[in-house]
Amino acid sequence: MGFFRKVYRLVCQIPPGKVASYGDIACMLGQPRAARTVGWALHSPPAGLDVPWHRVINRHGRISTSCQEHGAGLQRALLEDEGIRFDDHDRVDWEQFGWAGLAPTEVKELFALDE
DNA sequence: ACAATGACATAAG
DNA sequence: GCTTATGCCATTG
Repeated sequence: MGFFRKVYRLVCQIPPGKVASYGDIACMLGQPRAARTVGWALHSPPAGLDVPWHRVINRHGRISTSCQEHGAGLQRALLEDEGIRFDDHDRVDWEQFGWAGLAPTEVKELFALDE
């Protein structure tokens, strides 16, 4: 379960008012192709952890959640509550709200003590 | 170890 | 721009 943990920890580093894509998260973890796994990790109930899963969206800047009942609308509401605005196409302005991510050194330090 | 799964990503129609 | 098909990868049964 190392990957999930990495995902959670990295997602927790996303500052309020910013959003990141599954692909970017996966890339920072060293698995550029593991975007699906990242999404799955967030969908998984991280009981006990306060993970801002709503700050993670797809590359198009849209809500990808298949299960809308779970929180497609909720996610949009949460993001708007953090100051993120959606355009007419329900898309997020990546240039403005996109999270630059952590520097490789930061990532290394972040997981240095972790297995 | 194999098959199935999933909140993605990209290419093609 | 939207829908469909294929690839990818870690986790789970």
